[in-house]
Amino acid sequence: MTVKKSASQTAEQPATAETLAQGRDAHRDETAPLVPVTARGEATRRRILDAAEDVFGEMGYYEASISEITRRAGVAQGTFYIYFHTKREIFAEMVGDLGHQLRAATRAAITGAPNRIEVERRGFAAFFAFVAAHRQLYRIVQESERVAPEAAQGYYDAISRGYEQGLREAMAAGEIAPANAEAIAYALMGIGHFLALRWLVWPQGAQADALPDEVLTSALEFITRGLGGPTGE
Amino acid sequence: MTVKKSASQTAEQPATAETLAQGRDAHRDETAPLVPVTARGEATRRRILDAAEDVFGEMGYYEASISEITRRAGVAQGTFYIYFHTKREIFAEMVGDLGHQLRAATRAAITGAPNRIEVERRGFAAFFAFVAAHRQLYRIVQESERVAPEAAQGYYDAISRGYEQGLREAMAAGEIAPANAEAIAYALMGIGHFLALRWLVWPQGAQADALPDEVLTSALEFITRGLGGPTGE
DNA sequence: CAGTAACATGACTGGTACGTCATATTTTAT
DNA sequence: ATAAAATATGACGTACCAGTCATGTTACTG
Repeated sequence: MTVKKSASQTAEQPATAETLAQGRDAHRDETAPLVPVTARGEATRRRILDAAEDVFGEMGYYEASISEITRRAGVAQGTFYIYFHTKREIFAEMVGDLGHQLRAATRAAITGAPNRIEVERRGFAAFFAFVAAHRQLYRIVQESERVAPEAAQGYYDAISRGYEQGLREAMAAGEIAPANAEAIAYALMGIGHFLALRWLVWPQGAQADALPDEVLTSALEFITRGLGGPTGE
Repeated sequence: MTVKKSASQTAEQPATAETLAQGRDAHRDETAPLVPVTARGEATRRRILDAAEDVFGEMGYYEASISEITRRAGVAQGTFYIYFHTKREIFAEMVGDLGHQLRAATRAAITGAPNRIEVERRGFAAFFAFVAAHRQLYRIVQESERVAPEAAQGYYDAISRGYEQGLREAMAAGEIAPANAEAIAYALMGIGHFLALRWLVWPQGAQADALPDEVLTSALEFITRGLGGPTGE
């Protein structure tokens, strides 16, 4: 048969009115992910995912078509549905992957930072570098807000949680002023997001590979003051 | 004829290869806006715009259809194209309108504020109130980033410019620390955007009409410190 | 080497939607 | 009152696309 699916996929029955009625919502199962078993399958799935990143990044979710994705991947249309149930599913998976990569890159960048301010400095630098290197992909996260809200909120929540933990520890250690950690986490994410948008994503020409020094400096000074150094208050 | 268009709309010619070649990109003129002349026309255009706000807000740009818009507006499909060239055009116009309204509301809220910190406090409050009252519409701005980038950038740039001016004056007056005004403006916009997203837009239930006090307080303290009071530095 | 599971193909279906157009109605100008 | 402009109609043309399916091909297993 096909690749690993949910167990309840028995032999085919003729599509009577009854069997159609059983199909709850629409289409098919939409349950367990379609995982390849062979190395060949793995490779094909990978090629489709890579092609999808390009196509979604360039054209956006709705203007991208499965046929364009499979064309770039060098496979037939039907092959797509061996590895993904729907267009939306592959998109959500990409958002998850992206979040994973970004968090890994950030985590690697901040390990060993001597204090909270240095954590911010290195974390923001890593974030901006990541966005600059994946400019197209970053637009995918934005679009996911509409296309796959769960994926988008998962993305931001995962980042936020990591952030909050670090902030709470810094607060407990008296390194920064006490405050609602989630609020500060989202505020910092917002700063990063908008600076990246303005200076990395919007500029069309290839000229902007990084934030202008002045911008980065001003932002970091703002954040440093905002977090509040070790004050008596 | 139709409503006011560009001047170069003469009598119809048979569509020869030549005339088709003249049609540069695709479709029609796509130039001057389609402005109604009569009060009746004005009213119809308004009804279409209002319906479009609902439909785009609820379903998003791509899943919204012209037929759904005209249905809610109570007009025929063809009527739509009397007042708007394309689906994209009405969307962009809505983003422009929204920006206008938001800026007006904010401006009204901050007039008479005694100092820069109070400007921020009132400005953020007005912004959050606006988003809470137009939750659906706010998603339109987000989507415009992909659908009509010029409109999105116009929206943010207009806000930024107003922000920058106020910040520069406050810097000159020594009320806040000197810095790159545009960077600070976008940082503040990012903070507002993300807090609104997390506590006003995402919550499905009607429970959240405003930010939790603790969140708002933490954010404003962060901003206040970040801007830097009148320091000797 | 035969049998079977995994993988691959590409034509096809059903449905939807943007934008157009010939025609009809209402309003304004003379 | 009559002509012309402005506004309104709704069916239609054209196009595209997500997802399906019957039929092939590859590769592993015993």
